[in-house]
Amino acid sequence: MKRSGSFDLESFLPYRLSVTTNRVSRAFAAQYEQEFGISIPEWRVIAVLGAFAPLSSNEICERTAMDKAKVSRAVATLLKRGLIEREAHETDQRLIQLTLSKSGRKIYEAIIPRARAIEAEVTKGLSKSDIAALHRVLDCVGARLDEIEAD
Amino acid sequence: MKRSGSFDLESFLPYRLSVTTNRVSRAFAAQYEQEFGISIPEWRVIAVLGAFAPLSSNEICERTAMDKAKVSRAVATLLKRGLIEREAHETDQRLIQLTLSKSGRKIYEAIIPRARAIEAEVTKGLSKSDIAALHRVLDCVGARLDEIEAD
DNA sequence: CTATGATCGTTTCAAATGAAACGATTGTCA
DNA sequence: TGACAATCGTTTCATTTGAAACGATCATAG
Repeated sequence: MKRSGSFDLESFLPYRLSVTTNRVSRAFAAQYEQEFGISIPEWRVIAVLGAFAPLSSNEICERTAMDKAKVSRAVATLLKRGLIEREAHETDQRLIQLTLSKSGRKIYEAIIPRARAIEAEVTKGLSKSDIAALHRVLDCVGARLDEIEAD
Repeated sequence: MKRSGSFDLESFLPYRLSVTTNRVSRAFAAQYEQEFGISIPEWRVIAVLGAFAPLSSNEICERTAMDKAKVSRAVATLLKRGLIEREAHETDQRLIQLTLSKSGRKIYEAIIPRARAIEAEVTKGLSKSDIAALHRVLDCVGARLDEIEAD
């Protein structure tokens, strides 16, 4: 029995977003972990380094929207595995220039098609206009959140 | 400098989804925490109990898409705070019927308008058709995930 | 030059998380 | 009936998480 003004969590947008997104993330994490032995934070670092290296940890934070602790840990793991390389900044010793190593780039180039394939699989059956609408929604919601968070 | 076949994480759908959703969740969590002293898992339990009580823990798991450990902890906290009540099932002693207490319902009824307001704020500026498209996307992606997870 | 404050990245610490083990209850089948 | 499997909810354990403290480096102002 539903009461007056009742509230259906299952059609509540933030809830739906959260559930679906977490499922998507888990699907990706399973693939990355299984095929490459890499976590999502690590994969994100590789992804931005693959496209924009060299980057400092701070720049990776901005580009991946991860906090600096998470980035620091992912970077430490990737360094230990030899997938990325570090080099001190010439003039500012606080900064650390990070790049993909040879084996890191190999993984990067192997992962990209997999990532795109999973994305295609997950969005199979969606029209181009629906996907475009989704991007609009994300743009707009992101702008609202900028406002909300600025207080 | 982008390389050929380069990959832009920032326009990668699963990534965008994850970032935006986490921001939305944080915005909600801040409100719930600040105004009602309640976490997101706790709020979800209250939400489904407000609409569908009485429910067992297992039914709450299904309706909220949370694992049973998380539900168990949220239920324990809400019991301790007197916001929900438990009662043994008549014939199956393993099941526990959970309902909102009087004070729990009061919180439920106070939270609903707040939740709707935040949702409205976050989606402000979006057309009805964009929101409809978003729901379609979530439906479709959910169906794909059902397939993917079934293996 | 020195002092003060800002920035960068690491580490610490407590809380949250989920997989798995667990005890308790119920269902099934010989 | 009795043994065995299945289900429910709790608890344990190792891992992940993010906020805050921290040391190190740099910028700014006196």
